[in-house]
Formats: sequence, C-alpha cells, structure tokens
Amino acid sequence: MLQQTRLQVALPYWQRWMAALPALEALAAAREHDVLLLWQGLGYYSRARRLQQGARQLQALAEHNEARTADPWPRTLEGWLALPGIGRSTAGSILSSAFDLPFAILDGNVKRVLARLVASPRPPARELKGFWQLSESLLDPRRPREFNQALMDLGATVCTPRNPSCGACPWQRHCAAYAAGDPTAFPVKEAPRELPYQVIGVGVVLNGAGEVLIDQRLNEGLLGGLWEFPGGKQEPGEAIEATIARELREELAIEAGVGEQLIVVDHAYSHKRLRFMVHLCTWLSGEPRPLAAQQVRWVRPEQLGDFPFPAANARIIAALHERLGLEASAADAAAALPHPEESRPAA
DNA sequence: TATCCGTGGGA
DNA sequence: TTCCCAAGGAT
Repeated sequence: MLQQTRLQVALPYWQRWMAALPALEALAAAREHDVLLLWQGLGYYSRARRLQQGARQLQALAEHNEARTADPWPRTLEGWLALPGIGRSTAGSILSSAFDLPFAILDGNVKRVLARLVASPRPPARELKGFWQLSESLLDPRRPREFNQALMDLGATVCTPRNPSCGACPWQRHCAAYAAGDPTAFPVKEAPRELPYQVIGVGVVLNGAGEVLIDQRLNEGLLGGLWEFPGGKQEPGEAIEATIARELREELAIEAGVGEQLIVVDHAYSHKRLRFMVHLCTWLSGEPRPLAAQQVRWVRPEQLGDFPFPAANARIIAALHERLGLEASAADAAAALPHPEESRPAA
C-alpha cells in the first residue's frame, strides 16, 4: 500500500484491510472482487491483485515445505523478488524492518537525501544503479532496521522537497548540495511533459427494470480489474451523444437512446487528463456482451457500492444516486465491508 | 531505458 | 488553481 502512497493516505485503508484480511490465509482465500473493493480509491490497482497473487504463492510454497519448521516469510532478497508486485525497494524494506536484515532501500525520500548528499547532476531515474550502490554503502549492517527507518525519516521530516531544515540535519557537514548553496536544486527533475487531454463519452444506461449497466475493465492497462460505466473517446468532430451511442454499440453490442447530461467529471491521472461527459441513456435493444471488458452486468443503482469503481466513477455514482433520490452515496458504500454476494457475468 | 500505472494532500 | 510528488513495479 505504501508504494508511491503516503502513510497518511494508506493508513485507513490498511486498518480496514487488516480487519478484513488479518492473515496470509485470509488474503489467499479472499475473492479478488473483495480485495479490489478494499483497495477502491487507493489507485495503482494492480498492486492489490498482485498482493493477493503473492499471498497465494507464499501459501503454496509453505504447503510444499514438508518440514513446516519455518514461517512462510522469505529471509532472502530473491525470495521476496519472486513475488509479483515486490521490487527491490519493497523487498529491502520488508527484510530490514521485519527481520533487521542488512538490505538497502531506495524510496522517494532516500533518493532525495542521496541526490542532495552527493549533488547528483542527473535525475535519480537515470542513475538508479549509483543510487542503489550509495544506499548500500551507507547502510549500517549492525542495525539496518533503525538505519533505513532513520534515512526515510530524515527525508520525510528534515530533508524535505521544499524548505528543508538544513540547520537540523545531522549530515549537513557532508552534504554537497548544502555546500553548493541550494539544496532544493536537487534531485534534478525530469523535464515535465504535457499531459494528453481526451474527452470521454460515458453512458449510464438504464433498462425498463430500473437497473444500470456496468462493465469490468480488463486487468491490463489503466484501472485494470475495476468496474465502470461504459464509454470511450470522443472522435474529432463527433457530437458527444454520437460518441456514447457508438461506444455502446462497439463495446457492448447494444442500441441505446442517449438522453440528458447527468454530470461532467474532470479527472487528472498521473499521465493524462480526461473529461467524462456522462449522459443518462435508455436501453433499446441487444443483450449486452463484454466485447472489450471482462464481464457486463445489470445492477440496481443502490447495489453499485458493492463493486470496486475508480475515483472518477464514484462521482458519477453519487450524481446518479442524487438524481434517483437515493440516500446511499458511493462513499458510504465504499466504506462498508466487502459484500458477500457473488458477482456473476450478466450473459 | 522510457513509459505506463491513481489518487489526494499540501504548498 | 495549479503543481508537486509520495514507503515503486512491470514491461
């Protein structure tokens, strides 16, 4: 959870997670649907699926270990790196913090501290090998747990991105960036790229029974494995109503009447900006088929909270509930425990 | 190696 | 409002 995510943000998720999945066996046995529901809103959703895959791998390894003398947790770098979603830094964090073993880490805080310490002239991403060597060479092998924690805390509380407290820094005498006069010039940043911008037409399709149509995205790519309201990119010169009708036809093989606008949601991802133009639609004909998704379902609007949606879609759900006069909000539903109900394909 | 992968807190 | 960037990993 802490990969690219602040402790303060991850903490409430972690507390709910540990209450629902308190041990390796619980995570390994859980439904992926419920795992994603617990992760809903945290972002980088492949982390959740890979974490569960990793739990299942560790459990399988433990069952093949006939001796059963040791716990399932690896004590080697290779053992952790064999698990999906665990890279060198996370492996080093686990080994040093859980077992006090001498393995280095390299998170955002450490990169900044080291970049300033040596006044590294290039962005850390272009010097990863050197940064790893530096982190390893500094590590105190006698107490790696305390050293790594201290190094991260130094970056988080003293050697901060803006307005660092160099007067309180124990490494001030050794810091090349401080000697150069401007510590905030490091780490050197990559030239920011312009974010692509796209308009997405989204259809909230209702049938005669008052049910709404949702689909589960493919596991690969953006927001993999999460549910959404169907839609797609607006093409040049295309009216948004035409976009929505076309996407429903191409991706679900249905015909729908595109009605009034429900809401417009602007959302910035780390690498693109999107504007969702959301319209209420009326299903006309065709059994929905998951042509570009894992599965498709008709669900009652008050049931939407049982499905993991990305953040931008949570605003659409809230608008729909408000339009329909429902009191339950997506946020309320997201805070609830995983729903035991099985999720089945519509077709 | 460069790019993709989310979200939200804080300045 | 806009921008930065966070206990990184996979491809």
